[in-house]
Amino acid sequence: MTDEKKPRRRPRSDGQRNRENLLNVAKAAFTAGEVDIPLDEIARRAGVGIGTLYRHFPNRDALIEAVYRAELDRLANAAPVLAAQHPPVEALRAWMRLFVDYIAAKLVIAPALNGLAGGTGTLYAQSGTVLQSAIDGLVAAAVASGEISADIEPVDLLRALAGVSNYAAGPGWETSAKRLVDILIAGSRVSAS
Amino acid sequence: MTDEKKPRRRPRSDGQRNRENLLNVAKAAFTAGEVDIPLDEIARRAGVGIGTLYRHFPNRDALIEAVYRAELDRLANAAPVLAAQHPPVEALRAWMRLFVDYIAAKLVIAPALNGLAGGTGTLYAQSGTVLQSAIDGLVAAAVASGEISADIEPVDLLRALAGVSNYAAGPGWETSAKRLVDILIAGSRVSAS
DNA sequence: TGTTAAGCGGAGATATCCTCCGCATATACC
DNA sequence: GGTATATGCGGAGGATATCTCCGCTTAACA
Repeated sequence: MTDEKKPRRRPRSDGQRNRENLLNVAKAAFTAGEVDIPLDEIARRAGVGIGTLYRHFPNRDALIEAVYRAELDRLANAAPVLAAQHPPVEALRAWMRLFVDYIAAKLVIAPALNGLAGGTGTLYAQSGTVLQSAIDGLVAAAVASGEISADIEPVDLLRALAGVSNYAAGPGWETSAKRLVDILIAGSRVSAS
Repeated sequence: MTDEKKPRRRPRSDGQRNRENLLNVAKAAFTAGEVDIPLDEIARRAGVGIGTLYRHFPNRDALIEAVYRAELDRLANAAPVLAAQHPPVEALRAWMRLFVDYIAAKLVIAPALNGLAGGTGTLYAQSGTVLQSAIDGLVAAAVASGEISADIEPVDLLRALAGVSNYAAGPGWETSAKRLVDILIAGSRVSAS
């Protein structure tokens, strides 16, 4: 149980390069809507063997999660920036709209998320932590400013938006998602008991 | 192109029985969380051959849709009843809560819905029609009574609720979904522009 | 430059979906 | 009842996908 960290050899350059390639190829495929592309195909496009893919990502879910983890981080990092630029409620609104944009651009790859039957919970629980703390901060600020009711569960707002993305195929989708943002914010205000 | 309906032989009793069995077994499995149970296994539990399963339901999606189509209808049928019993906005609220209850009891099998990678849109578009017209009616009444803003896309409310269910695993989930119902309704009121 | 651990890659074991088609039987008609 | 036949049954097996295993290669370190 000794938690010693061995002075391990630096990771091989080709290993890192292959990992990057795989992530890029996978992201391109998912973004293009090829959600259930075979893993062999991803490996082929990335110019590596299937074994390499599986060493880096033990299963499909792990790959998917890794693919958009980076995007999730970018999205989360936007929260403090917006908070500094806008008053609390508007920062929240802006960030929620950004969230919609990400989904619209498939940068958050909602369909891929959906594809994880059963595993969704686990995956989202891990990856979603960063998003959760991001919106927690925004909501907390808005509550502190007295504009938003205190008994809001911030994550629910995200979940609601993500839900709209799930069953969204039609062209006017993005508009209605943005409208939902306004509804959610209006419904969260203290005035609207 | 003659649209003649042939006087077909009455369907065989064993055929109908097998179909029922399959649906019951599948519903039980899905409700129990075995979302990606192999179809062979469903056939086995139902005491029929795999071929029989595939004749009744050409693919996995068809089975899933058939399984909870009945529940969807029940849920949709509750809308006019509630509308008769409550004032418009309260009827809407009550129905949305009922929707949450169905999801909570897995009667609407949200995870199974999610499991349909790519096909979600199509499936929901077909099965969801009944739900859509149900909530359309409720919202229309609430708009007519002047209590709810007219530029609400009713389906979005459903989508938002369904979204909460997607990433819902925790114990307190149902409570927060119900709270979201209130937020959505509050945000849809005309006063809260 | 030699040693060695880390990484590579693809054959193939396993699992799942779905098709096909000969056999069985419930229905309809006599 | 008895017979004809459409309808349904069922599982072997083809197609495809996931994931494992292990001998070979190569980058990192001295």
